[in-house]
Amino acid sequence: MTKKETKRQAILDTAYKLFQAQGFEKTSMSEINTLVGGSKATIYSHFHSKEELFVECMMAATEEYIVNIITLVDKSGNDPQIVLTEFGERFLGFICSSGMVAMRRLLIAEGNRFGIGKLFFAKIMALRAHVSALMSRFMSMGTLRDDDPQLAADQLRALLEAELLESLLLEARNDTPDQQEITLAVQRAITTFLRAYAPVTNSN
Amino acid sequence: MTKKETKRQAILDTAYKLFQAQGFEKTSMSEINTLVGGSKATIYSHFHSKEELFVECMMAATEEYIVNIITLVDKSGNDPQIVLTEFGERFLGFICSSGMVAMRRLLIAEGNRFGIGKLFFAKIMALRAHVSALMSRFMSMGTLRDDDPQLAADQLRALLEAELLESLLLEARNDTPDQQEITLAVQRAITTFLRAYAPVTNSN
DNA sequence: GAAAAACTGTACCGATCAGTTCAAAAATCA
DNA sequence: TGATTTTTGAACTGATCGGTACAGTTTTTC
Repeated sequence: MTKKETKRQAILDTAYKLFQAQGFEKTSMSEINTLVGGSKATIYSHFHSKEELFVECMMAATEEYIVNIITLVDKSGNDPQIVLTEFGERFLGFICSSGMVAMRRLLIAEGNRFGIGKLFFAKIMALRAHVSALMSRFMSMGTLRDDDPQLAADQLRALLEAELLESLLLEARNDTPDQQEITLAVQRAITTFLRAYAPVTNSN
Repeated sequence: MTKKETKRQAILDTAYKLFQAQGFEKTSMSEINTLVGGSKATIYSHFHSKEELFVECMMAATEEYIVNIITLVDKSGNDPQIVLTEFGERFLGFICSSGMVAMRRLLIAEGNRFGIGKLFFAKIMALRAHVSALMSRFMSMGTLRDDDPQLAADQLRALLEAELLESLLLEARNDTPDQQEITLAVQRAITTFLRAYAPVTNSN
């Protein structure tokens, strides 16, 4: 990697950390410059404006977020209880991590800046397609009730987030949920989900 | 109402609209002053600082939000299907309205300013208690499965929000969902909820 | 109706910030 | 090595913003 690319990446990393911690307005280019070292002119030789730097930060972060979650959708296994619990724990642990919470807060706060929110939402839709496919497989196997797989994916996500996410987004708590808390929340979510999506027993 | 109180309220109303539309940083005191008329010194005679004005706006808005939703919890009726559908439609319609979406976005964006987020979350907990009480009643009547009523309340809310809220918060759509969209989303949410919380049939 | 309190308009202060300029120094490339 | 590109640091510009000062006017209060 050339020095130019290294520098560019260092600027992106530093800027992203600051944006995450303080938001767009409260982060100044001079502050970024101080932390990354070198000259402000150098930053402006890589990015034409503060907005452009911000957008590039968010694009990269969004991409990484989606890729990370998609790898969590492990389609092996036939028992929804096991597969979804496994997925749920990794998913909830990931989105409750302080970095990801900060990113979501940032996306909501600055969502209409350059259409960042729309972009992120489009990526979320791609992610939903993956979980939908998993649902679809369970449904055709008969291990889940035959229903709209996209709706099932949405509701699974909603149930997983039901207990923890809002308090984190509102900064109503300052610690990250520990593993036990996450495990319990996932259990309760999956239990409810499986009750709702249990295969219909043809008892007649 | 004295002129002083009228003025104070006019400042609060104007400021809240601007904060909602633009956030805290992008709204300037001079802009508020221009819209509300009069002198900037008058604003500062009512509120010592921009932060104090912001906090008072958010306190009032939070209070109104909670009061509004609590009135939606109509405890009459014995059929969960009917009562919860009725509640769900009014609840979802309310929180999907552009004003309420803007408020949530603002709360998430500026959540740690003066502890606004914590305050709002505390109010949300009070609201949850009301829905929990409703759940509790259904459970003791045997029209819902006997389970943790608080968890049921959380999961009902999550299911109601599952389809629409995220796209609105991210500004991935610019219109407010219409009545039909809300009705459908509520139907799907309540259907899933009732399947999960159906009373256990003692089939033996 | 007079004293007190509140309001108005405008100009101003100090600070911050995005972005620029420029000449010297360093890194890259041929 | 020599030419070229990039980086550096520091000072600077122009604009915005939160908040203040103040002198004159209006409104409230008793």
